[in-house]
Amino acid sequence: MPEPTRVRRTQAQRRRDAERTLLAAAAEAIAERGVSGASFAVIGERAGTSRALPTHHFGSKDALVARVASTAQDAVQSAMADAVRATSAFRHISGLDLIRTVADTYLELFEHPTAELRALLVMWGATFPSNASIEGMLEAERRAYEGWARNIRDGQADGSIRSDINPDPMAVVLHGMLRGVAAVVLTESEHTDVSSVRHAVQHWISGALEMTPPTGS
Amino acid sequence: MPEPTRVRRTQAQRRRDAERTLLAAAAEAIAERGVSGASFAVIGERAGTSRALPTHHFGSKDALVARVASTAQDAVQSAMADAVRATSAFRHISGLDLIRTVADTYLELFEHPTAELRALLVMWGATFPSNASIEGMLEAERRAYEGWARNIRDGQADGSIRSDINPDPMAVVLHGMLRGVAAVVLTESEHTDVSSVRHAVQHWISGALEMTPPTGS
Amino acid sequence: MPEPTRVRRTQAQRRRDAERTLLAAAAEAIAERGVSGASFAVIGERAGTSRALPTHHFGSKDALVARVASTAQDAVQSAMADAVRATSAFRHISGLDLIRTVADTYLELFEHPTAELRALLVMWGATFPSNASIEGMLEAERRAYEGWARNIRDGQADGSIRSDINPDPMAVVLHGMLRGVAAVVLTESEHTDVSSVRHAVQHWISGALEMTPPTGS
Amino acid sequence: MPEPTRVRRTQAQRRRDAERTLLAAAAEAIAERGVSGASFAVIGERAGTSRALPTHHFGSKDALVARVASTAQDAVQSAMADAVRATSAFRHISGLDLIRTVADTYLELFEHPTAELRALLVMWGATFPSNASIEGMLEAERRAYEGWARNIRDGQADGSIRSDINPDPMAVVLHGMLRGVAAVVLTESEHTDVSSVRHAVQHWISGALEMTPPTGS
DNA sequence: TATGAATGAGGTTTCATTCAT
DNA sequence: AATGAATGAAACCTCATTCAT
Repeated sequence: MPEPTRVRRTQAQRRRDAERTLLAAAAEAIAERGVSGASFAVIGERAGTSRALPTHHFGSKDALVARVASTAQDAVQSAMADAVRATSAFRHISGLDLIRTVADTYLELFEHPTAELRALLVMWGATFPSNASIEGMLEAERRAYEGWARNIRDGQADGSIRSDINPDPMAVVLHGMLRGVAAVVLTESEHTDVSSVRHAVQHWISGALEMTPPTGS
Repeated sequence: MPEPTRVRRTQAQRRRDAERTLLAAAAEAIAERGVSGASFAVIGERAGTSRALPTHHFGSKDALVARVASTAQDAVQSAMADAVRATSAFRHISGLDLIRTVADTYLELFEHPTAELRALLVMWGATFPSNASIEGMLEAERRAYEGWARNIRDGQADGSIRSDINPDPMAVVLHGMLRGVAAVVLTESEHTDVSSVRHAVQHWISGALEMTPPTGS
Repeated sequence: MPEPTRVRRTQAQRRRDAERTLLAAAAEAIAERGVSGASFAVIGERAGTSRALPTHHFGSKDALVARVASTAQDAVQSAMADAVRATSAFRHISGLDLIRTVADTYLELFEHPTAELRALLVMWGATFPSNASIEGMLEAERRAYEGWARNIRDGQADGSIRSDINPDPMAVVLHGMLRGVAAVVLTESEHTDVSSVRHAVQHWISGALEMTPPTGS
Repeated sequence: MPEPTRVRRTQAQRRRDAERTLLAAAAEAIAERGVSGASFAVIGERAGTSRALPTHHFGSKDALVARVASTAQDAVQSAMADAVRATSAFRHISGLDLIRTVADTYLELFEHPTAELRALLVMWGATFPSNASIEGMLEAERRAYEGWARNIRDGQADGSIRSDINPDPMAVVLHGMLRGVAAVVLTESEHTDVSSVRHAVQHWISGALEMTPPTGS
C-alpha cells in the first residue's frame, strides 16, 4: 500500500510555492490599496498564511515590494519581447514598426490587466513623491525610455522614422504617454474602451514619427 | 467707545492665513513624502503650528487632502484659462491651436513646478490603486479629458482638426500623455529638458490631429 | 456655590503629574523585570494609562530609561549630599569621615530601598554587556569613582588617610564594593542583614584607609 | 562485516562538539548584548549553524543560558581551586592567605577576560531585577559567599584573622566587593589598571581581616 | 482659536518555539 | 542529528483623532 505521496513536498518546493503565493498576494494588495496600504496583515491574510511569513521570506517590506516590482517588470518585458519575436520571425521589421508593436503590446496587456500589472502601475505612481523610492523602479523606468530612444535612432537609420526629430525628448514623450494612458485606462476602466485607445495611440505614433512619403513629384 | 479696529479683522483673516499656511505645508509634505507619508506631525511642524491644527481646521485628513487637491486644481485651471485668454484676445484661434496652447501651458508649469503642482501629480499617482479615493480627484480627471474631447470636436467643426479621428479615445490619449509626460519630467527632472519635451509634445499633437493640407497640386 | 475646583488642572500640571506617574511606573517595572522586560505595555498598565503615553511623553524607550536613570541618580546624590551637610554642619569633618558618611548613607538607602533605587542598580547591571548603553549611566559611574578618588586625596591632605595608598585604584575598589554589596544585599535581601553589612563596610574602610596611629614610641 | 570505525565515534563526539560551539557562541553573544539581547538568531549565526540548533540541543533559551552559566562557573571554580592547590602544595597556608589567594586569582582572571567570564558577570547583572531568574545563578552566588564565611571562620580558628569580626556580613562584603570591582573593571577596562586594583584589594583584605600584631610589648 | 495631552488601532519587525523534511 | 519553514506573541513606534484647557 503506497504512502500518500500527495503531501510530500521538498523544502525547496515549499519555499518556492510560498514565495509565489506571497508575491501574488502582495501584488493584489498593492493593486488594491497602494504600496503603503498593503500591510503585512492584509498580505498574509490574502495569502492564507501568517502575518509574519512575508518578513520571514523577504526580510522586510521594502524587499518584498522590490521583488513584486522586479517580478512584474520581468513579466511585462517578456510579453513585449515575445511580441517582437513573433512579429520579426518571418520578415525584417522597421524601427517604426518595432515601436508600434511594442507600444501596442504594452497597452494590450491592459485589456485584461493582471494584479501584477496593476501593481506595477500603482508602484510607478508611488514614485512621484520626491522622497519616495522603490528599489529598482527608477532604474527600470530609465532603461525603458532609453530603449525607446534607441529604437527611434534605429528607425531613423533605416529610414522608417523622420530624421528631423530629436530622439531623447521624443522617447520621454512616448514613454510618458504609454504610462499615462495606461494609468487613465486603469482608473477609468469603465469609461474607456481600451482597444479604441490602442488604435488612437497607433495613430499618434504614426503621425508623429512616420517618415512622410515624398509628396508631389 | 470704539473698539480697536486693527484687531477686528484679525479673527477672520487669521483663520484664512492659518488655512493658507496649512495648505501650503500640506502640499509640500505631499509632494515630498506622498499622501500617506504626509502625516499631521510633519505638516504641523512644517507649518510651524501644532499637530492638532490641521484637524481643527479641516476636520480630517481626507478633507485636508481634498482641499489641497482642489486648491491646486484651481491654480492649474486658472493658469490655463489665462493662457487661453491671452492667446485669443486679439484674434480668433482654432480648436487645434487651443489644444496646443493649453497643453503647452500645462507642461510649461513643470519647468519650475510649485509644491502645489507636484502635490497634484503625486495625488494623481495615489489614485491608481483600485480602492484608493481622493475626493474630487477622479471627477476632475474626467472633466479634464471630457474637455479635451469637446475641444477636439470644436476643432473638427472649424476644420483645424482631421475629421477622421474619434474624439473620445483621442482625448484619453491626449490627457494621459500630458499627465504621464509631466510625471516623467518630475521624477527625472535631472535627466530631461522640459522645453525640448514641450517641443516634442507640440510635434505629436500636430502630427496626430492636424488637418493635412491637400497634398498634390 | 463654588465650582468644583478639584477637577481643574492646568496643562502643565497634568504633564508634570503624568510624567511623574510614568517615571514611577517605569522604575517599578525596571526594578521588577529589568530594562528589557520593562515594556511599554507593562509600564502603561502599571501607571494606569495607555500603552502609548510613555512614547508621547518621552519620545522613545531609551529616552524614558535615561530619564529614570537620571532621576534616580539625582535622588541618590541629594540623599548623600544631605547627609554630608548634616554631618559637617557644626564641625569640620575629615576626608576619611566624609567617605565613611557617604558610603554609609548609600548603603542605608538599601535598608528600605525604593523602586527607583532598585531600578538604578538594575540599570547598572544592564550596562555590563559590552554593547549595552544606557545614556548617562557610564558617565555617572565615572563621576562617582572620580569623586571617591578626590575624597581620598583630600583625606590624605588633611592627614586622616594613609599617604601610602594609591587613590585611583582605591577609589575603584571602594566604588565597586559599594555597588557590589548593594547588589548582593538587594538580591539576597532575605538572607542578609543590611545594618550589620553596613557595619562591616565601615570596618573595611577604616582598616584600609585610616591613618594608623603612631605605634611604639 | 565490520562497520567503518572512523565514523562510529562521530555521532557522540559531533554532538559534544556542536554543544561546545553553541555554548561558546552563546557566551560571546551574552557578553556582548546581554541575556535578552542574545537571540537564537545571533547565537546561531555566530556558531555558524542554523537558528534552530540551540533549541534542538538545549530545549529552550533558559536552559541554554543556565548551561552557559554553569559552564562558566565551573571554569572559574576550577581556576581558583588550581590556584589554591598550587599555593598550598608545599606549605600549609593560613585562612587569611587562602582568602587572599582566591580573591586575587578571581580578579586576575579579569586581566584577560574570556567571553565566558564576561558572560558570567553579565548574567550576574541580569539577576538584579526582582523577578529575574537564571537557573543556578542565585544558588551559586549563595554558595560563594557561604564559602567566604567558612574561610573567615577557619582563619579565625587558626589565628590569622581577627576574632572580633562577624563572619557572615563580612563574607557578604568580601563577595560583593569582588563582584563589584570585577564589574567596574570590565565596564571601564580602558580607564582602570587591573593589576593595581588587585593590589588595592589585597590591601583592603589585609587591613580589614588581618590579626593585628600585638602592638607595643 | 489654538494647543497639547491622551488614546486605540495598526504598522513593521524580532523572537522563541514547533513541525515537517 | 540538523535544518529551515512557519507561526503567534509581543516589542517599539506612528498615526489620526478626541478632549480638556
